[in-house]
Amino acid sequence: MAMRGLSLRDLEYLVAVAEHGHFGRAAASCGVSQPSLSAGIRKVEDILGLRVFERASRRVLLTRDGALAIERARHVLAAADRFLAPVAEADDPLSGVFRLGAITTVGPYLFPHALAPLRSAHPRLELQIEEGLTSHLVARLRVGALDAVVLSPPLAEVGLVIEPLYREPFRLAIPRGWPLAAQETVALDDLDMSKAVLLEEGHCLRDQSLSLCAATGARPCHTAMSLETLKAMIAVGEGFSLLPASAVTDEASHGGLIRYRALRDQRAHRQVALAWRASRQPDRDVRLLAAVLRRHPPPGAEAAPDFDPNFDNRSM
Amino acid sequence: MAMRGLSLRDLEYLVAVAEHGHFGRAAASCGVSQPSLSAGIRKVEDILGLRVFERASRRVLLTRDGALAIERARHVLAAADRFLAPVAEADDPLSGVFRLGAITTVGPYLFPHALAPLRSAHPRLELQIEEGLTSHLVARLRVGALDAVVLSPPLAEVGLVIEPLYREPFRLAIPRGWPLAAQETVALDDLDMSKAVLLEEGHCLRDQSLSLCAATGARPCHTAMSLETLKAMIAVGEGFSLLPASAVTDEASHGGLIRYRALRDQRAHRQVALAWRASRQPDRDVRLLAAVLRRHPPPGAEAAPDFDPNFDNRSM
DNA sequence: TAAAAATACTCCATAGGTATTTTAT
DNA sequence: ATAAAATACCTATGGAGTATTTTTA
Repeated sequence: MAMRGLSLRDLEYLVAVAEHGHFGRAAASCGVSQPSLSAGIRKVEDILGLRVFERASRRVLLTRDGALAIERARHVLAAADRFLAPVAEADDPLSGVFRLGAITTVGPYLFPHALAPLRSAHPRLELQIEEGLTSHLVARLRVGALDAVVLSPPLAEVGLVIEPLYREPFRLAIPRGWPLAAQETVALDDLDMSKAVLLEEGHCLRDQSLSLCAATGARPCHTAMSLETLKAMIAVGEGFSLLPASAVTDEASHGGLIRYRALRDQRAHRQVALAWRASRQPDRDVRLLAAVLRRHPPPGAEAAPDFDPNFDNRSM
Repeated sequence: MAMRGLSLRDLEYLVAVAEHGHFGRAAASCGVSQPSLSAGIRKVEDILGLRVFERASRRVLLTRDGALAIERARHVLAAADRFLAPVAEADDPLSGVFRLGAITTVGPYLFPHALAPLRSAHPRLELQIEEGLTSHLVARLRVGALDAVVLSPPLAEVGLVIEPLYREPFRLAIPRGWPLAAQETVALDDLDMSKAVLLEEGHCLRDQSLSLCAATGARPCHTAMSLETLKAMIAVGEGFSLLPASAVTDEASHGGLIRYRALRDQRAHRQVALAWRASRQPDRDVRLLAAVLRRHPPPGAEAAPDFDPNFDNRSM
């Protein structure tokens, strides 16, 4: 409905007169002059199309309609007070629902370790976790369906803040009995990518593996939908792959058919970072979340150097 | 609380942006330009001291605090809508509580007859009746404790509207067996006021009786607190009195000890009228009440001539 | 005469407009 | 290049002031 110039101040005038039964004293209580208050009352009466006060001799009375109007005006003012009341829970900005995305090659390995510390650091936080491909998660982030996303750079997106969480080396996962499995450590150049099993198109881990081994022009033919499927394929000898350290399991698992080997090349690692919209202001909550995650990297990963919360890496 | 210049318009802007997710379309829906709306949003955010909207790329998102603010803003606007909603019950202005005063010499004789017609004419009317002396009732009327008073002129009060209801003749009530009781009609001049029983000081009926019989200088010695007490005193032969026709009962009552006689003098009557504050605006309800009462005078009384509802006899 | 609200007027703060710039896609 | 919000700047409404009048007890 059109508010027809009705102002909250006018309603304050109204209830003030009702309370004091006197225009002059009501004006004083509102800190305005009597004529100003009278004008406000007149305005409201004109808007309502009825007389709220009966100006009796030396006293102000409420009309029947006026009593109802005053009651309703009080409700409006009470609602306005609640509107203006400071938002509580300022003590912990990281409370309530927080929608966090994570790429599928991170989520299952990060959260089992990070959830407990998160819960103890921010007991009132209610995490809603969504897994998916980077492109999907970033799209959801942009439209506001997610508050932040755990992903792995590089990320060619503007308008996002990206804060490093941790760095984890890749390990070679290779079927037991393959020649390379005999070595303590392996060089990337020794890998024949035509024997590799990779994740499907769209997983950044696939791209990272491919770029690390770009030297060999050969292309792999086997793909898997998830890291766990991929490990199962390695176990049955379909090929080898590069796994992030957090995804490495005990060699006894998978029937002891997989061997994990360190890679000699320093480039053989990935960065894991938290991304959110640069337009998110204030972003103390996301930064608090990032801080907790950075302090609790999954096993095998190294925490990223501590981060200056005042630094805005919008340019990334 | 000080409303710090917060306007209902601003809140409309706020929820419009929340609903449209777009400043431009929100502005259009509010019928203002986009910069004007932006300024309003900015103002509210400054007042609240927090960011309500996240201006993301090509879309507007709600911040966490903003979601709460929007919810509260909706409450304020809903309350404001209710405030601006026309007062219902406009069909019958004479509904709800109406505080009606009546002098003690009228109330008990008028209302038994008038209540039923009043109820059928205005079913939703809730009459609160208060009886007392004219002076007391008028004082209550002036301070707003009563909405109207049924009384008997003359009334030397300014600022009151007085509308005639009916006119009722006085009757002589005299103990059976007294000489005057033998006459069909009686002349005022034949009354010896030293033999009269009157109401106590303050009852207008007492004054009216005295002024009608002022010719005789003698003063009565017996007084009664109510007309019914007075009749009982007449029945036991304490004296005679003038009674308004509506207070006359069947001669068989009071053990048949009272005789009622008409008075020859044309002045021997009283006017009954309804009075209310001239400042009462609108006064359709009181005038409606007066109309019903005028159409249903108590037995023995004659309705006052019909009244022009547009006539304001403020000067009375 | 005193008290209280209404009226008359003046002023300026600001809500609103248009034109333009900035920013991100 | 386009879309969208922010900024700059101008205008005019109306909210608030002071001074005065009207009304009534």
